[in-house]
Amino acid sequence: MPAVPDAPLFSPLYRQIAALITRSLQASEWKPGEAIPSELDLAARYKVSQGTVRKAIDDLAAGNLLVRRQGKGTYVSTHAEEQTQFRFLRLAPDSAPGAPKAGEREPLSRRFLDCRRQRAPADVARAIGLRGGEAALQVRRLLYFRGQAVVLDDIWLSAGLFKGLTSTRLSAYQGPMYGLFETEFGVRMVRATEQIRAVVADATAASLLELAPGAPLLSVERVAYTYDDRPVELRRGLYDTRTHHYRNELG
Amino acid sequence: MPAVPDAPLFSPLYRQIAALITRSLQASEWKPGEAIPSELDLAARYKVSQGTVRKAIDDLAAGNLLVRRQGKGTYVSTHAEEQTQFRFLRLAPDSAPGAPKAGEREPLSRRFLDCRRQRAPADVARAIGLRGGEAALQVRRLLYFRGQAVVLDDIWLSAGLFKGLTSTRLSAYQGPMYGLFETEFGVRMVRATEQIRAVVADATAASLLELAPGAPLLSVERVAYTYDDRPVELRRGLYDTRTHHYRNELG
DNA sequence: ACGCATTTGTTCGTATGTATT
DNA sequence: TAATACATACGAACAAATGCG
Repeated sequence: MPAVPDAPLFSPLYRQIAALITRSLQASEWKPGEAIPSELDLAARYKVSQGTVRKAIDDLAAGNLLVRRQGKGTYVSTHAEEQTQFRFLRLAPDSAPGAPKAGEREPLSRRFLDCRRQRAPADVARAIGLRGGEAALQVRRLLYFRGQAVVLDDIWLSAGLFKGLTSTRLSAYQGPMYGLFETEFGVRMVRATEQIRAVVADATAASLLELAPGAPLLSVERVAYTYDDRPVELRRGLYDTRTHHYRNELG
Repeated sequence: MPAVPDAPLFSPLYRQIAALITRSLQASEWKPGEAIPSELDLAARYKVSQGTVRKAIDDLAAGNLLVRRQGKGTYVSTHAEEQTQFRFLRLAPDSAPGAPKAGEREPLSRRFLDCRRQRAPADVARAIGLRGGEAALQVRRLLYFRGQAVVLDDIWLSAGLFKGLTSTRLSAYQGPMYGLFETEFGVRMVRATEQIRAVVADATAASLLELAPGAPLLSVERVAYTYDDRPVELRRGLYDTRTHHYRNELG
């Protein structure tokens, strides 16, 4: 009987190929938005059949690392472009008579409150794997839907990975924040987990989101991971859910 | 140029097979928890290759309609058994020193407050597709973790589909509610969507969940669908998130 | 304890269809 | 139209997991 019950002693070929492709992604051999080599090319490169490469790519596409486009090629997923926004943001406007039509997404704007080097509290440091005393960046920002502030984000990043990130630079970049991280810092967010709670607005949140202190808010605490499952961002969001809601699909 | 941009004019063979299998599931030819015929049997039945059946099953397994088990067979998904609970419930205890070990799930108990025939409000009727004036059932219940009430659910069902459902019957059934629906009423929940908001406790909720009126609560509004994407349940849950949180994974 | 049959999982190969440029 | 890329479909062989005799 093995000491570890569920330790795979080997892995099938297509998983090994998937791992090799992931390593190339991590090493930026192919950058977000670019096409990777064709299945036949990869099959030749790794000396396996096209079918095996196909299954490896299927896995990576299922994990949203790659996107297949028939007739064109297979592309590295990106947060930039991404139809001007969204991928991890699950907040949607409540359906209402005067609301946006089906399929369309509501325009979104942002305002950065500050971005400063800051000592990370112990829980934050633990969450994003900062080794003792390593510096952190704290970013605070507001998101607006139709001119109304709806989200207040408090974001923590490793200062080492995002050297030179400033409020100015954040404001200048058009498009989603994770797009900036990709193109400017080579850090790609691949997956995230969120913990959601109901809380009450403190004085700061109330004033920034223009609601009464003590009003209920959705607290969304996100840890975002990059390729090797390494946590690189902790984000604490407060969502005003009077006219919007967090949408989730259960399979 | 086609009038409808994304209308598939045909569907590949494996999708047609998947549709046929889904119809058999819907017709209860194979019941939840049971095994469906082997890939080779299905291939013979539909006069296609094993690979085509395999791809059809892959699709259905990805949608959680079926579960594959190597060496044994392919099984119809079920909410019964399901390691004594859970599948759609995303509430988890905050990790704490004295908390349950990794992998284990906290034991859960329930108490049904009532189950009565009730005229459904217009919005409820619309959500679960009740045709004008059709009768509805309203169920209210509490969920307890470690003896503490944490969830108050207000559930609406079509009375026609769940003829004979009573509080007694609900209490008598051990295991998840959707398991009862499956085995006793032949209604299988396949997927669901949830809208999450932060609200404040009214007097009723406060008293039942043992917290102060005005305390923040997570409002989770779920619409659950059966095979043909027909909505059959509307569930409004209020979650106390002082010691638990709603957990979500972003891909 | 062993081997065997069954079932899904992996891998290869080949041919053809569909989408894009 | 032609070339290229992914998508579908078939067939075959062997591996791994399971359960039974």
